[in-house]
Amino acid sequence: MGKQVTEMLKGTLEGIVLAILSGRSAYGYEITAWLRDQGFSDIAEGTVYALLVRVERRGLVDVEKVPSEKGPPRKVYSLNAQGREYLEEFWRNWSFLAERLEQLREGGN
Amino acid sequence: MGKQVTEMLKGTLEGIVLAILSGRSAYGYEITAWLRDQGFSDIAEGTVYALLVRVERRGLVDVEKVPSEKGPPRKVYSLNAQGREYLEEFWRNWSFLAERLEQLREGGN
DNA sequence: CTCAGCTATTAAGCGTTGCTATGTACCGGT
DNA sequence: ACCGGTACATAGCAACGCTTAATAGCTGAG
Repeated sequence: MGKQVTEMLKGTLEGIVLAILSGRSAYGYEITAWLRDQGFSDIAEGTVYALLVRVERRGLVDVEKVPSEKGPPRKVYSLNAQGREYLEEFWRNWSFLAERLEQLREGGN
Repeated sequence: MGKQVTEMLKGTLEGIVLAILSGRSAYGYEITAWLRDQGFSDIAEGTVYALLVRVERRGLVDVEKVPSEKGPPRKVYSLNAQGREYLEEFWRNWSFLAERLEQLREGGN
């Protein structure tokens, strides 16, 4: 996808995944597929799983193991209270960044 | 400034600096000061200088050493043709990311 | 004169992140 | 028996921003 995007995703991918989980519970494989659908064409599977492990370890999500009809059991993640707080902070920070960049884009040319 | 912002800056700070240089030439110390003015309250000096070294090594900027009235000589950077191309790519990628996030923010709640 | 403080740059070492690559495992269709 | 789709995990790598410290020139206060 290009190194630029890879670097930009650092920090924001986490927010993206948490934002997805704020709407509905989901499991890793599902999230990866959804991201690819949305145009993040080559998000690595491992990336999403590692990210989910991290947010779980930080207590931002709850996990439930659910058997699957077609494959190994799914780990279904859902955003908890702490995660929602963290997500709000993410949106605030994102807004800040997006505003600065918008200003730069307009004024810069 | 918070770890979230630190991580978000990875990849975007480079774009921010290049965007600044697309408007006018500038040197490291000046850029750092400007960023802090704009609300990036605790951007580390070392971060900006390291970034400038990187973009220079990639041939995105031209450098000119200019004596300063109050201190050691300044390294004044300006965006060259290749840098402008790279910056345009940055804006395309940024737009893509910003659009996805805006969608998530609206739909997610 | 000395020393603090502002200007200005450089560099080594660290933690976090996303990517690559690989491995495990369960299932249905051929 | 085998392959492909589903589903998760992890070790090693590269890039980035931060911390910290060093170097160096200039000015004004004491």
